This record gives sequence, structure tokens and C-alpha cells, in this order.
Amino acid sequence: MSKEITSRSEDYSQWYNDLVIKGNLADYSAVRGCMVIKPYGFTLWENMRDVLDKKFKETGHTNAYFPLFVPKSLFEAEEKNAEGFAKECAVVTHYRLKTDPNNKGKLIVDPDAKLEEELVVRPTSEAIIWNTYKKWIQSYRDLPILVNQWANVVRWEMRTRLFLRTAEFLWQEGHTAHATKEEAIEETEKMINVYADFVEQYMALPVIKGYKTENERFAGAEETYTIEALMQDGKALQSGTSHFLGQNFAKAFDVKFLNKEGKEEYVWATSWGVSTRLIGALIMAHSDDDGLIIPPRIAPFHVVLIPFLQKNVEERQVIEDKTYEIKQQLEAKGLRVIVDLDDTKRPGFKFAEYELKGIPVRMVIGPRDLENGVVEVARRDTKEKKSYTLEGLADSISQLLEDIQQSIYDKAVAFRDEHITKVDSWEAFTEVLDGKGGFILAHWDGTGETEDKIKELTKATIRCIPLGNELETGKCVLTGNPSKQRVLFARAY
RNA sequence: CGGGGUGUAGCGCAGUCCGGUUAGCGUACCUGGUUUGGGACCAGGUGGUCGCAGGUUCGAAUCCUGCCACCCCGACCA
Repeated sequence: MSKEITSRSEDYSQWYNDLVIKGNLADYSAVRGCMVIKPYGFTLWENMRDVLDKKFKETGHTNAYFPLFVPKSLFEAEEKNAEGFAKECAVVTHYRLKTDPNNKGKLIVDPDAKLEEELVVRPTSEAIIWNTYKKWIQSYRDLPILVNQWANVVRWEMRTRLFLRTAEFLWQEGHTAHATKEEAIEETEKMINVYADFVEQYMALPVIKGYKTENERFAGAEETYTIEALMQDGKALQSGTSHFLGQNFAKAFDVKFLNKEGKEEYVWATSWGVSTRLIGALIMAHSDDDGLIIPPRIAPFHVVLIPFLQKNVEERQVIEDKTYEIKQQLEAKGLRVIVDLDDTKRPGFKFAEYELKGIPVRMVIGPRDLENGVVEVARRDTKEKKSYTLEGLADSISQLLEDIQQSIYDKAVAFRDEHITKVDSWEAFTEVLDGKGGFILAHWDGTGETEDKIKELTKATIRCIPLGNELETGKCVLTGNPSKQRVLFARAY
């Protein structure tokens, strides 16, 4: 009806937009390229954030906060990083507005209030953080520094998409400083594993861990690790990255420490981040033509209770009481529950509404059910309906939620596995790309030129060189030059 | 930034080509009633600077000029 959503087969992009908007996660705003994350969407983000934050703390990190603005001179210190972000930076040049003398009631930028030094709105915080770390670090005893910040960043993208690419987005960025290269690399790997575990176990989304080619690497990094997820349209989505920054930032910001031998050395660095983009990944990986499908572990609500309210006041009260009793039982087990008592809407309407919003379990409570000591339970992922006895209900629902979590994951794994194709010829490469899509494992001669050429010809990029990749001699799928291993290609968001 | 499209009630649209009473339809919303196990029905109602700014005209949603925003595709990117 009014909330009808476009089907995936009809228009995948529109389907995605419909889910975000009509599923109540986010909305467009008056600011170009920026979105409003609505309460329902933000609750989802908070749930994700809480799990990640706990994992960061368990791995020894603490939170801090650094400024939104970066003086241009600091920003440009690490050249490669600065160059990489230069063309998408918002820049503050003035600090005051004034009334337009020619047009009362309107404001203009006061030309007399020009900043001596322009401020870059952070697209990422390495510069301001390493400028700070310089003050914190003198000896090996000051290391490691394991800091994370939850923040907003701005990247002035030409083309934006809700959650996937907006001009401003929310993320966390970890920035660590270490005494040795080995320790920094270990940290980089540790954090990509934290991300992979989170995404797989909580978001029910299987990922492929790997490292990026030089072309795809973060500007200023020596090595970039990535987790790559697969969307239902066969395109890959980079879902998190962890960078080994070597001594690049330490050198740029002159951050040295005295080691145990009393010798001065540059500090080794890492940075790692995931963003609200993960919500986009979640939507595109799991949802269907009826709406969102959200894995229970991060869902804003686990269960919606829909009582069938009767006209008769007494009967009505019985149902209502029972509904709240069930709510309490479920909440006592730690479940997040909402009750819908709105009797201006009919049940069918509500069913569709909560399916759209992706609440994992719907429970219907009516007189017919109560007579039999049961409630009707429908799971969102499969739409399967079943009666559950009231006895031990909270336990059986907890178990059901676990089953749903697992089954969403299993489905995504099956889809992902079906969409990893090994190819050995250029014909097969393009055929798979244009046909079933997904990941392609193919030989590559290891040169950036070949990578660029493949991208130019097909829009496919090397998503990563999988961790623990088997070595296997072969011939590059494009050039026929010798290759030591297969790498993972895909078209990507 | 290039190509295409859209902008009229909260949402979805018609009307624009060919200017002419009071700008219409669906839905949502409000009131009352009947309903309620998969998107209810009847009756009555509220809601509009027709994206913005100029211009042409007796008269502009409609014609002209400029601008803005958003969507889709591309280049760029997380």
C-alpha cells in the first residue's frame, strides 16, 4: 500500500533506498549528501557500537576524543595521506557571519573574519592524533598507546548513498603507537580479526579477510587489511579496514622514542575503523522484498507483541494483562520487547509494518490462542509461523532468536560460497562478472598496470589478497604473465 | 563533475504540451460509527507561498530566463 517497497529484481538501488527510508532507519536531510539517522536506525547503530566498544576495551584500548578540525599545515604533513584525501575535504576559511548590508535579514560571510590558517574538517584523524602523540611519547615506557575514538568525519563525496557513502558519517577510528614493527603488525591483524568476528557473529555476515593491493591501499599505509562482504546483487562491500602505517606518520610528525638501549627510534603506527556503512552492508546482505531482516543480536527489538484486542472490555483486559505478563517474562530473559496496543490499525497492517522494520520475532496474542495456552509466533527471516506454549515461553523464544541468528548467517554463507568462482580465462572472467556476479578468484600478474586495466575494462577491482591464501602457480587472467597466487576480484560499492 | 530524470497537501501522483472560475485524485491524518486471526468499511472534515527568484501577460502550476534541491547512471571514494 502506502509503504510498498520496490522489489530487488525491479530496481535494486530503489529497493535499498525504500528499506532505509520506509524501514525508518534514516532520512534525507536539508544538507546535501548528509542524512538523518532516525531513532530506530540509531538504536541499531548503538547496539553495534556497544558490542564493538566492549571488544576494543577487552583488547586493551581506551576511548579518547580529538578535534573535528585539523589545521591545514598539520593535515599536509604526511604527504601521501594528505594527497589521498585532498580532493574531498571540507575546509573552514572564516569564523564569522554578518548581516548583509544590501539585504537585511540575510547573512553573509564576513570577509574581515578570514582565518589565518584554514581548518580542514577531518576526513580521518591521523594528523591531529600524531601531532598529539608527539607530546605523549618520549620513551618505550610510554608505549604502546592504544586509543580509539568514536567520531564523525566528513568526506565531500560527489555521489552519496544512504549509509553507504554520505558526506558526513559516524565511525570509530583506532590509532595505536608501538615500539616495534612486529607489535604494530600484530595489532593491525588483531583488529581486522575483531572486526571479522563482530561482523560474522553479530551481524551474521560472512566476510573474507585479506590485504589490499598497493592501488587499493589506504593513503599513507604500508599495508591495509580489509574485510570484504558480499551483497545480494553480487557486488562486494568493503566493511572494515585495519592499517599498518609503518613509521610514515611518526616521521611526518617527528614522533620518536628512546628504546631500552637508549637509542632514538621512530614509533610504529596502526589505524583501523568501521563506520555506519556497516548498516548498509547489513541491509543489502540479509533483507528481502518485504523489508528489513535484522539479526537478533543487534536488532533494536527482538520481539513485537501484537494482542488481538476485543471490543468487550473484560476480555480486552484479560488479553492486555496477559500481553504485559509475557512482556515481563521475555524481558526478564534480557529480550528487547515492544507491545503494539494500537487498535486503530488492523493486525494485517501491523504484520506488514513490523516485517518491513525487520523485527526478528512477532508474537500474536488472541483469545483463541489463550484458550489453548499458546501464542502464535512468526519469525521474520523465513516468515514461518508456529504456535508456542506459554509454558517456558521465554526460553523457547530465546532459543528461537539464536536459531534465527544462525540461520540468517548460514544463508549468507551459502550465498557467499555460491558466489566465489575460480576462473582461468578472460572469457570466463567477464562472463562470471556480467552473469552471476560475486567474487572471482583469478590469477593476477601482480602489477598495478594490469589491475588498472582490468578495472578499466570491467569495473572489477581486486578486493583483497585473502589471508592464508594458497600459493599456486598460474597465468594472469588478463596478460597471461606468470602468477604466484589467485586474488579476489569483484565489482564493489 | 558529465548524462538522464524529478520537484504540485505528510507520502504517491494527475494537471504543464495548447495560460482562463475556488488546483484535483489516491493514501495518510482528524471526528463519529461499524469492524478486528494477513495491509477494513461508511459518512463528514483538516491540510497547498504548485522547488526558489525574476520576467512576459488583463490573468501563470502551465510560457521565458536564471538558480536550487533530490533521485538514477557514470567518473571518484569507505
